Parts: sequence; C-alpha cells; structure tokens
Amino acid sequence: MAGRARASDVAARAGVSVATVSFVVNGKARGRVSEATQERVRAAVAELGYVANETARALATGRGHSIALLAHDMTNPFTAEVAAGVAAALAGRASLVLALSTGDQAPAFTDATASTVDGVLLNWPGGATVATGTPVVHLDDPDAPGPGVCFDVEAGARALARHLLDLGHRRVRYLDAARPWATFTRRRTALTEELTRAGADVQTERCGIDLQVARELTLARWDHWRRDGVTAVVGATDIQTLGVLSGLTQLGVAVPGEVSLGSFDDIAFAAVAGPALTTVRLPAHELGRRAAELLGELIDGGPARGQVVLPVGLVVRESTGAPSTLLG
Amino acid sequence: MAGRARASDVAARAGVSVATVSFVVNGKARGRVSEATQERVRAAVAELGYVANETARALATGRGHSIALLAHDMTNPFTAEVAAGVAAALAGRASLVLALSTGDQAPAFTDATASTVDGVLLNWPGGATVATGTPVVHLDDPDAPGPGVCFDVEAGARALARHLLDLGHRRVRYLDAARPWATFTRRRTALTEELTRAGADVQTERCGIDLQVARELTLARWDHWRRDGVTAVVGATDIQTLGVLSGLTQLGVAVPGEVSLGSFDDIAFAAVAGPALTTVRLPAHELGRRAAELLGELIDGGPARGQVVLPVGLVVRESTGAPSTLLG
DNA sequence: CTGTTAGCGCTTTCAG
DNA sequence: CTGAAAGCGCTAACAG
Repeated sequence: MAGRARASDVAARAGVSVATVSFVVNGKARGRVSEATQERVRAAVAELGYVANETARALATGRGHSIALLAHDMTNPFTAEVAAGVAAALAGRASLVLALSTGDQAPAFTDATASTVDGVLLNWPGGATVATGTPVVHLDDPDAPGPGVCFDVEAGARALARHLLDLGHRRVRYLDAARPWATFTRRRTALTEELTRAGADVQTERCGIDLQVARELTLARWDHWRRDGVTAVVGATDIQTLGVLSGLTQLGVAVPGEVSLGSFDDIAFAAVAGPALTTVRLPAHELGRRAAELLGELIDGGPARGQVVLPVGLVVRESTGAPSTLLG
Repeated sequence: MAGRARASDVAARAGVSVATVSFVVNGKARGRVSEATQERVRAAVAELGYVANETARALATGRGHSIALLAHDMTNPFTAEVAAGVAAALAGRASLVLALSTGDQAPAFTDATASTVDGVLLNWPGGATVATGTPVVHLDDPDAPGPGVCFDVEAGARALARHLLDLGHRRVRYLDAARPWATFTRRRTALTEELTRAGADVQTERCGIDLQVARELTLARWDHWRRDGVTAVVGATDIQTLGVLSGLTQLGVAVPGEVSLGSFDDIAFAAVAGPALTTVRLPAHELGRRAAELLGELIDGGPARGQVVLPVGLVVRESTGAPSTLLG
C-alpha cells in the first residue's frame, strides 16, 4: 500500500481539500492554514504514508528535481569520483540520471530523458547535443562556451615540467589521450612549452585511455624510447601511466631508476602503485560538487557565470627521480 | 525553441487532433489513421522537432521509462563496471537514475525519486527500503528474497583455496570485508571450509574495502602475520588486496616470494598490478546487464523468478606461488 | 483561513 | 478513419 496514497486520500482523511494538503506538504501553509488543520493533515500524511508523486509534481511545476550527468566511461575512477562529488552536492535534494557512453559515441541521452531533467552536467566535450534552453554546465572543458567548471591543467603541466627539469630530465615522451578534448590539448601544450623553453626535447604519442592499451603500447615502444634516450614518460591520465608502469615492470625496466613517470589526475590507485605515481592532482570530487552547485543556481534562474577554474597541485611521489647517468 | 513544441502544436500544424498525433507518434496508428494523415503528422513532427514530454507521458501511462540503481561507492571499479553493464542493457530505452551512498548509510533514495522510477536495482544488501509493489532485483546478494542476480562466489572461493593448497600453502590470512553482506560471508565460509578441510589454518581479519585502509592494516599487521607463519593472504575484494600489495611492497616483502596474494573481483587494475593479481573473476558487467534485463521483464509483468547465479572462474596470475621453504 | 478550479502535456477510451 | 473528452496526481491562482 505504501506509495499508493494520493493527496485526495489524505484530504479525505483529514477532512480538508487537496489544496490544503498540498500547501502543508510543501511547507507553504504559513499564514494560510491554521495550526490545528496543519496538524490534522500531518497526522493523515503519517498514517497513510503519503508521499507526493514526483512525476505529477514535475508536470505541474515544470521542475523534475533531477539532473543528468553525461559522461564517458564511469569505469575510470576519475569519472566515478566526479559522479560521487555530484551526488554529494545533490544530497538527496535531486536525483541523478546517468547517461554513459559506449565506445566513442556520445553518451546515450535521448530527447525523452532530456525532457525529464532540469539541467545537465556535460562531461563529454564537443559531442552531445542538448536542447537549447536546458541549463548546462560543462565539466573539465575549458573551451566550452557558457558556464563550466574546469581545472587549471596548464599550471599543473608546468609544475610537472619544472619538476622533471629540476631532476635533470631533458628527453621526455608524452602520451597524449587519443581524444580531441581541450583539456588534453592544454595539458600537452603547456607541458611541451615549459619543457622546450628549457631546452628539453618532448615527443608526443597518442594512446587510448585504457590500462591495457597503454601497457601494450609501452611493450611495443620501449626499445624505441630507450634508443631515443628518453628518461621520463608523462601520461595524460593516471590510467595511461599506470598501464605504462605495468609494461615497464614486465620488461624489467626500473622506475624511476631507468625512467621516471609522471601524469595527471591522482586517482586512488596512483598512490598505491609500486612505485607510487608522481602526478598532477585534479580535484575530481570538487569538480563534481561545484558543477552540481553551479547547475543548481542556473536552474533556479541564477546568472550564467563563466568557467570556474579549480586549482591543481603536483603530488610528488616515488615514480620520478634523477635520470640515470648511464644514459646521460 | 527545440524541445518546446507540444503535441497540440504538431496537431495544429498537421490539421489533426492531438489524439491522432499521439497515435502516430507512438506507432499505434495502424488501421486507425490513414497513410496520408500519418505522413502529414510526421512531417509536422519533423518540422517542429517535436519530442513528447516524457514527464507527461509518465503521468498518463504510469511508466517513467527509467530505473534506479542503488549502489555503494561507484569509485570502486567493480561497481562502476556493474553500472556500465546496466547502461548497456538499457541502451537508451530507459534512463538510469543513480542513488549513491555516502559512508555507511544506505544509498540516498528518497521516496520522491522512488515515485519516478519503474523499478530498482538494489546493490545494497539488507539496507534500503523500497516501497512494496515496486519491482526490485537484487544484485550480488545471494540471501535476498525474490529476484536477483548473484555470483557463485563459493565455487570461486573453493577454487582459490585449492589453488593455494596445491601450491603448498598451509597458513593463510583472510581479509574479510567489514560489511555484513551475504556475498562476503559466503566467500569467507567457503574458503575457510575448503582450506581447513585440507588441514590448513585460516585466520580472518576484517578490513574496510579501501586501498589505504588495507594498506595501513598491512603495515600494522605484517610482523604479526609473519610470526604466525602466514604464507598467503586472501582479500575479499581486489581493492583490499591491492592495498595489501602496496603495503607489502613498501615493507620490501616479496610477492609471491614471501607471501602469495589472492582475491575476488578481477577489476582491471588487478591485471596490471606488479605482480598481477591471482583472483576469482566475478563478471560485473554481466551482473549489471542480466539484472537490468530481469528487471525489465519484471516491470513488463513477467513472473518473479528467483536468483540467477552467474558462474565465476579463477584467474591465476603472478601473485601466487609456492610458499617460501625458509618458512616451512 | 479554506475550498474551487483550471491547468501541466500526454494517452486512451468512446462516439461519430 | 478521426476527434472530443476524461483523466494521470499535483500545484497555484483565485474566490469566498
């Protein structure tokens, strides 16, 4: 029976009209309904276990109290952390509908589900079309027009570059993500600039954001890298770098003895890898939280402010060290 | 203007009634609406970019075309994989609302959002109350009443036990998950039984499902374990075992030289760890997919069948080996 | 202070 | 073959 009682049932039980029920249930009874009546309504609500049908409310008010998160690969702990941040910000005040993408396609976000949500959190740069008029907040997409939350990846890239430079590295290989997203372009550009400005050499290779793919790439390319005198490899994401580490370990290459490893994200696994990864920490949880808050303001009619850029920091751990003098 | 057109707009443009529009849009026009009229309606739909408001449809039909997934810690790649499986099964035909839990609380699933979905996928054993009448499918909860999809964790535990026994291990430490969930009880019980039956000794310790927590525990307990003559440690989940591996690596303990490591799940990281983890593979993606399919049938009025149990398999990799003879 | 009433946008009988 | 009309359950003017 739970969940079945309707407002009219409550009204009948309390001897009032549905309008009155609606007012007290929505806390809009102040100065409109007498205390005594309110009490009677509340009692009826409790007895019947009444809960307003959210679908009907949505139709009547135009507010569904739910937002969508369009993302790619929730299997990447980084994305999962973003989702956790979003969920934390929502805290039960709204529900989260997840639209995940498969392969290289944009997330499955049908127009039907679009008509259900109040706004969308877009973590899929470039792709997905969202009906104009729907509030949208872009995540980790610095080039996106309109409101968004992103990271200062360039500052992070430069810090990582300087760290490598200070250690004495002069030949680094950058593993870019095989996706044309602004966040990745910026990581690469900033890292490359900082490194080349100091006279170091950086070559880029593209690699899918996948443990095994990065691992295979490393197995296939290591000989080449070594002959090139590469002393440090930087991945665009921890996932890739962890894959590289796996390949290197399998090949018996010492890290950071023979090669240093650096990357971006700081997912939980980065800290427990052997060796633990030196990485640019991008606060994923906060990204999700802030984005959800921003979207909430937008939905409530707030002004459409621009991008909020979150500060990042370099976390130096064990995967970076001085380059082997044997190769100097 | 996109997303704003209503059925009445389409009706006006096509010179028909909203009823007719509804019929052709929903593919129920066969034998009710002439081909010519249908064509006119379709043209109007295309010109106006009409998409039915899902909320209104939901109110009218009682079907929201969306289901909820109540889960804990999407940050665990295992859970993320389950979600991916669910999303794959839905394939845009329904939307997925995510209810995540924070800490030890049941997932945030308010009655309001409950009234929005057609059914729920429950991946939170024991806890969450879902209104009776709402179709529910339990995930990875073998003791759950009613429909569900779970793993044959006992067979997996026994296979792992035999593998350890064959290698020569006689003293193992089991790191149970600090959650009173049936799936974990079964893993522990089956492993313990199989091991003790062969005369081996197993001691259990409880540990949160968290990389750092497992790592700290290992750092604190290793001396004790070693003095006890432990030659193998089995974690209830890969996350825990990966944490143990991290602690052991930090302590300079060789794996599998000094201790062998085994666990359950087979998340992607298990395969790239150094050494790669020997683990009982629980097909998470399939769990999600099957559960979503089952829920779909239930929602469509199908019979409530019992638990579907998915077969599991032991994946032997590098973290297990013969126990050190020095400790024999 | 409280009830009546007109929608929200769509589906679906029921007449015609 | 097509349209009028009655809801789905709730909200929010507007009267009283």
